[in-house]
Amino acid sequence: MNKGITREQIVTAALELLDDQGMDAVTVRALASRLDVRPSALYWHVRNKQELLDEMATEVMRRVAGAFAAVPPGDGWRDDLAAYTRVLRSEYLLHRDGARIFSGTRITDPDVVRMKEPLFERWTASGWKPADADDAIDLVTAFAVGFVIEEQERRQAAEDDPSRYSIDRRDAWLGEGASLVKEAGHLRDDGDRRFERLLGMVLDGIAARLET
Amino acid sequence: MNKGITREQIVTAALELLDDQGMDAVTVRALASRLDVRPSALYWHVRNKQELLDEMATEVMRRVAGAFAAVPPGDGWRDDLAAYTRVLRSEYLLHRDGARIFSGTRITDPDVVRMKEPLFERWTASGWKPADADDAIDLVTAFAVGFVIEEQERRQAAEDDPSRYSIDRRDAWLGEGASLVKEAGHLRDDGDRRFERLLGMVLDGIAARLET
DNA sequence: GTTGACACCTTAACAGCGTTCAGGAATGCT
DNA sequence: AGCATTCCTGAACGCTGTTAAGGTGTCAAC
Repeated sequence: MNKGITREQIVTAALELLDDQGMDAVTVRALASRLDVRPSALYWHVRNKQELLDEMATEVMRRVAGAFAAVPPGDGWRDDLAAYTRVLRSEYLLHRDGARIFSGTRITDPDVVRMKEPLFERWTASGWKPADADDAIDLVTAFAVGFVIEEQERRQAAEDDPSRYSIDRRDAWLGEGASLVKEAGHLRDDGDRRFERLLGMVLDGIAARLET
Repeated sequence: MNKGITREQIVTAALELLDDQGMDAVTVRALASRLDVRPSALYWHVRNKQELLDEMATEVMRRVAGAFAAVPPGDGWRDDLAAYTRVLRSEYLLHRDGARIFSGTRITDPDVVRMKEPLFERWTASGWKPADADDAIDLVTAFAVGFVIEEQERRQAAEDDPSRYSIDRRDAWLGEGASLVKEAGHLRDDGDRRFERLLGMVLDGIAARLET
């Protein structure tokens, strides 16, 4: 007697649809069809599509909170903050254009915001000021968002037009003269390594600021 | 005899429309109406709407390149990189949801990519490896994008629902217990100061990595 | 056991969207 | 004068989010 559709089912189906076919495919009609229901039925559970999108973003952030909570406490603030940033990135990477779609604070669930509390706790326990903790979390969040946006955009472009992202085509497209930019392009490496390297720099910067 | 509409006029009008009324208002019909032309006329100049959006992004990045080129060389790499990041942020801030819309690499003009050449030049002139220069630019770009996305989202939310972003309402919404998160929220300061502070940390991190 | 309330869904329609296509009007070339 | 090219119009297509009115089933009260 599985009668009726729930709000959670809608959100879950919407996320699946996003992963399968991209953001443009997340339409009210396609969603209704996937749930074996007529489009207008969804409007009983959700005020409008924007509310659905907000709910999707909240769900993703809920998963971030869950995944982070499952990470065992590391050896000092640096480990914990790095773990948080990695969790954020990987959860964004799970969904197409995840960073662009789900970044920003359209959270509809207080619990999700409160997930930051343990981070703050470990932090101030180390004797740091709340303002510094806030800065640090904000900084790594901004970094993760910006990094993954670029990362996913690049991946998407490579899928759409593989030739465009070959080194030779890129060089030809750039034309004469930008030798240093070209060289840098040739050096571009794997996303994971690059992420870890830049994350290391960010954490160094935080450490430097907090030691003064 | 100003006969006919140009591609540039379309892009400019589209950016104006975006600033005036937001992204949802940038429709082919509204754009045509603003240019005193029937909708289908635009399709002679532009393949489709996505191409128009790409062109808009390219134009914004062109302005970033122009603004940065106008900045006099600073006292060392740190000044230059800071200037670049500031220019990026302020150009994003000029347009509604600018960071979310225009971030990523959908650039259609090689000149825009080549604008990074001067940055690379000053850099390697300081004796640094191209890979490090690339990392540094990538890092501050990611930071700027992530920071401004959050910044604009917050601003937008405050406009849509001013009460939501009052401290008291936020505390009530959060409920019991998240005392540290609340405290951090109370400390949240002006966007400019915050940006400069976090940017300082990022640059510190880059410096630390490059000195080893 | 009928009545009424409520939760949940359907059917049907609306305006607005991006896009296409056949054709008309002006312009410049030979 | 005739032809080709450039730029735009008019009308239509299928799709989108959204709403209004009405149906069906379930459960509680009398």
